[in-house]
Amino acid sequence: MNKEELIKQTAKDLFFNKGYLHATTQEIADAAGVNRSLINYYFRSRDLLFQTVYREAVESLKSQLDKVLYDKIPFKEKLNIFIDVYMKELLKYPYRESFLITEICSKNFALKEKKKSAALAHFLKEIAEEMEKGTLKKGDPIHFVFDLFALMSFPVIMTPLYQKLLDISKEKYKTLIAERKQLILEKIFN
Amino acid sequence: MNKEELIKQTAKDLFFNKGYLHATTQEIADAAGVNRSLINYYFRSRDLLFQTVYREAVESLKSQLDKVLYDKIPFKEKLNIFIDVYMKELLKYPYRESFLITEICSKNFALKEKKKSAALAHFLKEIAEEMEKGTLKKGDPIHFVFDLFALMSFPVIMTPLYQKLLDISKEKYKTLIAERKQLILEKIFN
DNA sequence: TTTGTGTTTAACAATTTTGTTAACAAAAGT
DNA sequence: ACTTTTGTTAACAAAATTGTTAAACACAAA
Repeated sequence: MNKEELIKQTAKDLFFNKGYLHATTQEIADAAGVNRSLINYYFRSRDLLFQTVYREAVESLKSQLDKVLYDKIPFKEKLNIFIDVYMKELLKYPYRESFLITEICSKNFALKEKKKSAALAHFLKEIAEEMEKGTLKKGDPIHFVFDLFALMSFPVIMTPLYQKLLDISKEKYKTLIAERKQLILEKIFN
Repeated sequence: MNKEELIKQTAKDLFFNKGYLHATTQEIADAAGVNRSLINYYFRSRDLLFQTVYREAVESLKSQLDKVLYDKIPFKEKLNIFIDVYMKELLKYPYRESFLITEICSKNFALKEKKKSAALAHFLKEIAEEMEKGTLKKGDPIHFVFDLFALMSFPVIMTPLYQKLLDISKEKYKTLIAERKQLILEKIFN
C-alpha cells in the first residue's frame, strides 16, 4: 500500500477503531511505521489530515446508506440487510460517528457543504409508506430512524464504559452485541 | 463560587455540554475567566484536573442511577421517573458519556477501581422479575438496559451529525428529542 | 500594625507538538 | 547515461502547551 493511503488508514484505525481521538501526528506516524514528515509531505498539516479523514468518513457513511437504502426490495428484507451491513461496519469502526461529532464540536463548523443524505430522505418516505400499510406502527418516521440507529450503535459505542458498569468480560460483551441484530429486527417490527 | 469549583464546572461545561474534548488548560481558564496558573495551583497538572473531572463524572453517573433505581415503587412508575431524570441530565450534559469513553480509550486504563454499579445490578433483577410476571417481553435483561439507554442517549449524542444528515433545524430537533420520552416508554412496554 | 495564610498573577522555563528545510534516494522520463 | 520528478529522512525552527516560581495581593488573626 502506498504510504499516503497507509497514513490515512492508520489515522482511521486510531480514531474510529481505537477511539484514540487525541492522537498526535507523531503517534499516527509511529503507528503507521512511517516518518512523521511524510504526513506533512502528503497532507501539508495535521489539520488537513484531519479534514481529509473527516470528509472521507462522512462520504463513506453516506455511501453506505446509499448502497442499501435505495434497493428496490421488500422493506423487511431491506432492513434485514441494512442492519447486517451497518452493524458489521460498526464493529470495524465503532467510533467513527463519535469522531465526527467531536470534530464538529471542536471546529466551529461553518461548513456550507451539503451533508444531507438523499438516501435517508428516501428511506424516510419508505418508512412512511410502511406505516400507511400498517406494517409499522404509525408515528414520525424520523423517530423510527432514531430508534434504529440508536439500538445498533449505542451499545457498541459504550462498550468500555458498560463493560465496567456491568462488570462483563470482553467475550461476554461481544456475544451480547452479536445477539442484537436479531433482537433489533424483532423490536423494530413490534 | 470559589474558583476551584468554578474551574471544575467550566471544564465540565466544555467537555460534557459543548463536546469540546480537545480543550487546553488555557481555554478552560479563559472560559472560566481565571488565570491559567490557578489550574495548576488547585489541580497540580492538566492531567489531574482531567482525572478529577473523570472521577466525578463516573460518581455522578452512578449516584444518579442509585437515586432512582433503588426506589420501591411499581416498575412502570420507576421507569417513568428514571427516563425523565436521565433525559433531563442528558440535555444538560449530552457528552458526559462520550468524554468518559474517550478518556478510557486514550489512557490505557489499568485502573483497578471497582466501577460496577450495584444499582444497575439491582435494576437487572427487577427487570427479570417483570419478565417473569409477563409485564415485559422475556429476554436477557441486559438487552433491555441496552435498549433503554440507547433510545434515550443516542439521538441526543448525535445531534450535530443528524441535524446535518437529515437537514433539520435546531428547533425542530429539540422538539423531536422532547417527544421521545413518551415514545420510549411506549416502545419499552411494547 | 504586623504577621501569617491562602489566593492570584505575570514572567519565565521546560516540554511537547507541529511545521520547514535541505539533503539524499529511488523511480520515471528523455 | 543523465535529468527530472517523486518520495523519504534527519535536523532544525517555530509554535503551542504545560509547568514553575516568586512576587503581589487580600484579608483575617494576633
